[in-house]
Amino acid sequence: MQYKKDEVRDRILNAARKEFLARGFRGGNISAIAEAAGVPVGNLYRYFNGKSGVLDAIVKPVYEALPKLIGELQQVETLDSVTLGQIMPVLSHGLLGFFKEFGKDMLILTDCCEGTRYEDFGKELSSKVARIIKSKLYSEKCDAQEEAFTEILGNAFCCSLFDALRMDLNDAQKQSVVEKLLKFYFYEVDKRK
Amino acid sequence: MQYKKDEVRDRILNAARKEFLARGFRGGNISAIAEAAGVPVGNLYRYFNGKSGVLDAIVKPVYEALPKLIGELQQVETLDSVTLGQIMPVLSHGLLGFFKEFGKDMLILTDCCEGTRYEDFGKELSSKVARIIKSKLYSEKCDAQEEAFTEILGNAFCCSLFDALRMDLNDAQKQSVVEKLLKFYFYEVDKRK
Amino acid sequence: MQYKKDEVRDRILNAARKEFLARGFRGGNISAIAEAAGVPVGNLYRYFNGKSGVLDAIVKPVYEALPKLIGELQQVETLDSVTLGQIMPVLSHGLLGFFKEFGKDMLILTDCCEGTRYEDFGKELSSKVARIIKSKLYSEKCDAQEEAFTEILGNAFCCSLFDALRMDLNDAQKQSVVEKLLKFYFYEVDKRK
Amino acid sequence: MQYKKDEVRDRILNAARKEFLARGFRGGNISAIAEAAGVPVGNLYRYFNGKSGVLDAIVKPVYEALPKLIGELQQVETLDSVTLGQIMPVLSHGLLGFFKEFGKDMLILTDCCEGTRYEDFGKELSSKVARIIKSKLYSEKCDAQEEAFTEILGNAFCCSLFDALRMDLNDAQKQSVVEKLLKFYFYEVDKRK
DNA sequence: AATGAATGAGCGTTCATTCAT
DNA sequence: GATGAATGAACGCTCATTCAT
Repeated sequence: MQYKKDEVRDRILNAARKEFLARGFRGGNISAIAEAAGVPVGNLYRYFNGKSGVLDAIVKPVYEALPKLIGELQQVETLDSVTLGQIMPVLSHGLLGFFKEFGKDMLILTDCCEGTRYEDFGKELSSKVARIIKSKLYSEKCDAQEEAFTEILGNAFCCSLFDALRMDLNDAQKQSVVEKLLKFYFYEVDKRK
Repeated sequence: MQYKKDEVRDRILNAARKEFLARGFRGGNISAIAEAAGVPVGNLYRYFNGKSGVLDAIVKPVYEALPKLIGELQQVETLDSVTLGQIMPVLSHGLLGFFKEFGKDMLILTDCCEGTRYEDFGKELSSKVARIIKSKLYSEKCDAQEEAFTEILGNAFCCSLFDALRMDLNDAQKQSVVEKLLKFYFYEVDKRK
Repeated sequence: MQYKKDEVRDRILNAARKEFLARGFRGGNISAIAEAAGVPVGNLYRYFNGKSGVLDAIVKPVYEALPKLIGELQQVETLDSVTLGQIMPVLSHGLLGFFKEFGKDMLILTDCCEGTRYEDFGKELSSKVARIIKSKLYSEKCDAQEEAFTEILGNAFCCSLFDALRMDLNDAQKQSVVEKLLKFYFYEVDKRK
Repeated sequence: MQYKKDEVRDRILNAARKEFLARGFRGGNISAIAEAAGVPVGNLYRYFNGKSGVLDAIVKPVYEALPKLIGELQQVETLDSVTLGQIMPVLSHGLLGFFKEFGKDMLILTDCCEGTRYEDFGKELSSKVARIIKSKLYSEKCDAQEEAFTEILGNAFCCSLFDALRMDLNDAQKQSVVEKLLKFYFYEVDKRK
C-alpha cells in the first residue's frame, strides 16, 4: 500500500512543519504532531526515526542542496574580474529558487533547529558569503576590523535575504525586494566599505 | 553571611549564562547550572526564583534599560531635518554603551529567550528601527515592497550591530566597526533605496 | 483499546482511594498510587489530570450531588409547620442514599481533602444543618450560647451520620442506626435545648 | 543564658502553634515557623528535635495528661450506681480544665496531627467515652447496632465538647454551652436510646 | 501495517535537616 | 550558642520512545 504510506508521510511532515515553526524543534511535541496529522504516535515511528528523524526528512533536502549552490558561487568567485555586484545575484537567485522548491523548510532549517546538528547552518552560510565578500572587497590581507566587517556583512545579507523570503509577498514582489536588497548592499559598495 | 553570598550568586549566574548561551532557556538545565556553579540545586533556589528567576536576573536589567534608549531615539526622530545618518549613531552608540555595561547578557536576551516573555525583544527593537528608517527614507506612503524593504533593513542593521558587539574585539575596534557599519548602511542611502 | 482502559482507570482510582484515606490528599503520593495500581507514573497522567485530577474523579460526583440534597432540605425547611423530627429524616435518608451510591468516596471528601478546594465541604454541610436546627429550635433571635449550641449540634449530627456510614454494617443495620440517631437527637428536643 | 533560651523557645512554640493550626503538621513549614519566631532555622534545631520535636513539645503535655482524666473517669464509671448524667460532667469539666491549661494545644492535638503518632488521639478518646456510655446505657451485652450507636455517640459528644472549646466565647459562656450539651446529650437519655 | 497504551528517565522544584563559621 | 547557607532526597509531572495487540 505504497500510495497510502506517502499520504500519511506527508500529513505527518506537514503537521511537523507547523509544530516546529511554532515551537522550535526542542519545544515541538511529537504527540501533538501525530495527533495533528491524524496518525497514532506508534505509527509515526514506522515512518520516521523519531523526532529528529522527522526533522531530517523536512530539513535534510535543503541542507544538502546548499553545497551545490555554494559550489556554483565558488566557481564564479574565483574569477578575478567578477564583482560582488555580479556574484550576489547568483546567490539571491539561488536562494529564491530554493525557496520556491522547499518553501518553509528552509526557514525551519534556519530558525527552528536549535539544539540539533543543523543549528549552525545559518552561520556556515553566512561565513561562506562573508568570505566571498571579503575576497572581493579587500584584494589583499585585511585587518581585524575589516575582517569583522565582512563577517557582519555576510550575515546581514543572508539575514536580509531570508527575511525577504519570509515575508508574505508573491514571487514577483519577492523578486523585486531581493533586487532592492542587492542594490542597497552592493551598489558602489567600494565607496562605503 | 558565611561563604559570601554574592560570590555564590555570581557563580550561579555565570554558569547559567554559559548554559543558556549553549542550550537556550528551554534547553538549559537547572541541575546542570547548579552543578557547574558548584551549588546544590536546593541552594540555587535560595538565590533565585527558579529557572526563570535566574533568567530574569541576567536579562531584566538590559530589557528594562531599552525603553530609555528608544526614548532618546524617538526624540531625535521627530525632528524633520534630522537624517538617518544622524539618528543611527545615537542608536549604535547607545547599544555600544549597553554592551559595555551588560556584556553578553544582551546577547542572551536576544538569542536565548525563546519560550519566555522576552522572546520578542529582538523583533520589537528591529521594528522600531525599521519604523525610523521608513519615516526617513520614504517621506510619504510607500508600497508593499518598500515597506518590506525597510523592515528587512531595520532587522539587518540591528543584527549587524549585535554581531559587532558579539565579536571578540576591544572597545576601540568595536567602535571602528560600528562606524564602518554606519557608513555602509546609511552613506548616500537615498541613492540605493 | 487494548488492555481495557476502564480496568486501568479503576485500578488507579482504587489505589488512590486507599492512599488518600491513609495519608490524606497532601500526604498521598502519586508514585505510590501508580505503583500500587501497577501502572507507571506517566501512564497515570493519560487517565487523570495530575494528582488533583485523580481526587476530582473520586470526589467530584459526591461534591456536586450535594446541592440537590440541600435543595430538598430547604424546600421542606421553609414550611413553618414542619418539625426537626420531620426534616432530619430527609437529610439522613439522603445521605444514606449517597453512601449507597458513592461508598467511601464521601468519606474521602469529608476526611481527606485538606488543602484542596473541597476542604470546606464538611463545614458547609454542618453549618447548613445548623441553620435548619436553629430556625426550628429558636423561633426568634437567640443569644451567643444558643447560637453556638446549634452550630455544635449541626456538626455533631452530621458527624454522627457520617460515622454511621463509616461503620462496617449492612444497609439494614445502617438504616436502623440512623433511626436510633434521629430519635436520640430529636425526640423531645425542645425539652433538652 | 537560660532566661534567653526560654524566651526563644516560647517564640518558636507560638509560631509553630499558628503554623500547625493554619496548615496542619504535614503542611506546616519549619522555615516559616523559624522566620515567624525570628529565629534562624539552625537554632531551632538546638531547641527542638526537628519538626516533630516541636510538635511533641506542643502536644505531648496534653497527650500525656489524658490518661489521668481517663483514669478518673474509669474510677467513677465502675460504680454501678453512677449514671451517665453524673459521669459526663466529670469529663466535660476535665476537658474545660484542660482547655484552660493548654489552650489551643488541645485543638492542635485533635485537629492538626494527621500523619503523626498522635493522629489517633481523638479516636481513642472517643472510643473510651463510647465504652463508658455503652456500659451505662446497656447493662448487658448489646447487638451490633447498639454497639455502633454508642461508638457514634461517644464520638459525637467528644466532637461537641471540642467544638465548644473551639468557639470564640469567654469561659462562663463556654461553661454554659457545655452544660447545655450535657443536658442535650444525657437528659432522659434512656428514653431516647 | 496500524494502534494507542505503556514505559521510565529526566525535568523543575520543595523543604526538613545538617554544617561551617 | 547563634546563624543562615548548604544539602540532597523526594515530589509532581512531561514526553520521546517502545510494545502488546
